[in-house]
Amino acid sequence: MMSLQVTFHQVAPGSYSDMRSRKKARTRLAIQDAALDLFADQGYDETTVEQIALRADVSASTFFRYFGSKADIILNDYDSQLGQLCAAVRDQPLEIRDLEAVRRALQATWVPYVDPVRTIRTERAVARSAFLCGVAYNIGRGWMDAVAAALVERRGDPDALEECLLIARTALGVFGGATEQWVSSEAKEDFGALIDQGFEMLQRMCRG
Amino acid sequence: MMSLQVTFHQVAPGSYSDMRSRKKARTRLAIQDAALDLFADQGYDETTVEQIALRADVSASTFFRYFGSKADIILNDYDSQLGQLCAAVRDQPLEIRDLEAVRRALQATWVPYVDPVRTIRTERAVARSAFLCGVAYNIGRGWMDAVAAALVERRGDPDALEECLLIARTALGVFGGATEQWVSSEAKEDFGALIDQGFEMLQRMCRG
DNA sequence: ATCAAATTGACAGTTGACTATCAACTGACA
DNA sequence: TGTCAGTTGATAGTCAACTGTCAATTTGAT
Repeated sequence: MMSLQVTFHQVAPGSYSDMRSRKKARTRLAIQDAALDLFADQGYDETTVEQIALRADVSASTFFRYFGSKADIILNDYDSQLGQLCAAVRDQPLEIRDLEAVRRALQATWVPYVDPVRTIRTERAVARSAFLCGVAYNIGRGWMDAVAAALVERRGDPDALEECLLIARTALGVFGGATEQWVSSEAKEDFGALIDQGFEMLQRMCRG
Repeated sequence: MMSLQVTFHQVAPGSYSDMRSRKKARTRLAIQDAALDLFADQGYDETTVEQIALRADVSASTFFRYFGSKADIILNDYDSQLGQLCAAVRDQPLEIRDLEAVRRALQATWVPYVDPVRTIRTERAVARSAFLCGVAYNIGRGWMDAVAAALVERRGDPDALEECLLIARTALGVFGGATEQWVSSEAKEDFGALIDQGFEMLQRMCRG
C-alpha cells in the first residue's frame, strides 16, 4: 500500500534533547494540529497546504520539509499503541475465549488513553473526506491483521489464521461502532461501557 | 458526504432510446472500463485523465463532459442491487434470526449476480489507493445503514436500531472477509460456500 | 438534401500540490 | 564573539486536475 507508507522525510524521530530538536517537534505538532482543525472544519480536499502553513505560522516550503505530502500529516504512527494492544491480547490467560481476550485487551490498553477532543476532531475530519476514510480504513485493517496474528500466537495454532481474522474483524467492528456512538454523544457517555455493551449485544445476537 | 455524491453532470440517466443516447451510454461505459483497467494496473493516483481518455478513444474535454471529476468514475450506483438486498431481508420470515436473515438475503440477491472479473479488477484497484478505499468504505457504510433499517422494519421495533446496526455491521464484515478470500483465490472457490463458512465461524466464535 | 441542435476536440487558462534553489537567519560550540 | 551547520522563507517552475470557449463534426427531423 504505497500511498500509506509513513515517510518521515527529513525530520528524524527521537533524540529530542537539544533546543533545536525540541523546536522541530513543536513545529511538527503545530502543523499537524492546524491541519486537523482545518480538515475537521472545511474538509481535506477543501484545505490547501498554504492555509495549513499560514495557521501553523510557517511557510509552505517549511511545511513540505516536515511532511512529504499533505496526506502524510494524518499517517500517524499508532504503532506503539497497537503493539501494546497486541501484547495485551497475547497475555490473556488461555482459558478465556478469543473475543473476550480482545475485549479485555481493548479495555486495558486503549480505553484509558483516548483523548476525547482529538478523537472527535479526527472523526469529523474523516467523515468529510473519502481519502481520509481510506486512510482510516487501512489503519483499521492493519489493526485487524496484527490482532489476528496475536490471537494465533496466543493459541499456538497457525492453522487458525482465517478464524482469528474473522474474530479480529468482528471485535474491531464492535469497537468501531462503540467509538461512533461515543463520538456522536460528544464523549458524554462512558466509552468503556459502550464497548462492553457492544460485546454483550454481539453475544446475544449470535445465540438467538 | 460531499465528495461521495454521485453527480451525473451533463449526462441524464434513463431514456436511452434513440441512437444518440445509446451512443452516450456506450461512451460512458467505455470510459469507466478504461479507467478501472488503468486503476487496477497502475493505481488511481498514478493514472491521469489523459490516459483514461486516450484508452477510451475520446478527448480529455469529452471525459469531463461525462464525469464531473476523476473520482466520479467509480461512484457507481449500486442502488438497485442494494434495494433488492434490503427487500429480501425484509421478506425473510420472522421466526428466522436477524443474522440468518441477512445471510439468506445475501445468498439470494447478491451471490448469484457477482461478476468475478469485474470484482477482481475493482478489488485490485481499491487495494492500491487510499482514496478508493474510502469510497469503498463509504459504500459499505451505506449498505450497513440500509440493511439495519430493513432489519428494524422487519422486526417492527424502532428501538432496536443500535442492535440492528451491529448485526448489519457484523454480517457485512463476514461478507467482506468472504469476498476477500474469494478474490484472493481468483474466484476459484465457491463464493456462496465461503460466505456460509464465515457465518458458521461467527456462530462458533460466539458460543465457544 | 438540408437545417438546427447536440456532441465533440482543440486550445488557452486557472488552481493547487509538490520540487529545486538560494540567500538570510538561528542556535550550538569553541 | 565568531564560525558553521542546520533551518527557514522567498521565488520560480513542473505537473495534472479541472474550466471555459469556439469552431468543426455528427445526428435527428423535415
